[in-house]
Amino acid sequence: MMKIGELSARTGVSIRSIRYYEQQGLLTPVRQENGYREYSPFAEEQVRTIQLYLNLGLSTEQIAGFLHCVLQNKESFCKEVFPVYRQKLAEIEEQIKLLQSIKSNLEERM
Amino acid sequence: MMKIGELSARTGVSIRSIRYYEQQGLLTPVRQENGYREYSPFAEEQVRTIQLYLNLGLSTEQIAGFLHCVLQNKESFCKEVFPVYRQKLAEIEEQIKLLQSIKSNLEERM
DNA sequence: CTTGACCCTCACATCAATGTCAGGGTTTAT
DNA sequence: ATAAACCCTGACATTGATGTGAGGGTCAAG
Repeated sequence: MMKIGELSARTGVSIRSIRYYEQQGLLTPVRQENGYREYSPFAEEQVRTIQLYLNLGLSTEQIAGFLHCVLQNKESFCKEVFPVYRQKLAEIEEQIKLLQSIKSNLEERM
Repeated sequence: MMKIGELSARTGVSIRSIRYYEQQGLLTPVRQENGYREYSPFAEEQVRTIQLYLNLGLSTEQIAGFLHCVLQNKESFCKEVFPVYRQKLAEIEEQIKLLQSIKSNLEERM
């Protein structure tokens, strides 16, 4: 069992962010008598997993929708994941298109 | 000479935005005795020009740096424009790269 | 003179994850 | 017992263009 400082040090994620993930329902540490958060060793992987999905551009809300499942199964077994991926892919493709059209526009002007 | 409502109607840009552009130094209407903003007919082109650059992803601050020049000359004569374009292009290319790497990552996971 | 359509300023809200204080309690080592 | 190093909550700030609302002045047509 570890306290928030250690979890932060182990994962490289700020204490502020770890508390925020909890507020968003992504982490649920137990509380000691003194009010301190207490994390199981497993929380380290959990935080890394959260970071992985944030780096894919997903929101904490989206992650909350399937985190529970992917922590227990392989991602490919969690059917909640794929609609999110599909939507994110569509957003990204649209964004790339927009950026490319702006890019062409800028290049013409140069 | 026209008031802000007419300028808004002619350009399709909200009154709120027109006031904001003024606050950012992009428009400088004269004031009537009653405090109303009064725009020359030329302001219409000016607002459209501002929109054009905003749609290229430039900030009002960047636009402020060269708007005066491009309103009086052809864009290609305003040397202040090109560093901004170059920087924006670099940002866009980096952004596209990032999105494409996320996209590949997502596609692998599907 | 009144009503409706304008105009004004000021200021808060948006979005989302994170930084950063303030003010205060706890624990650990000396 | 004290100091350093933790931990807690709550709250404001960031970013940038725009929406929205309050509270109030102006003007034109009836």
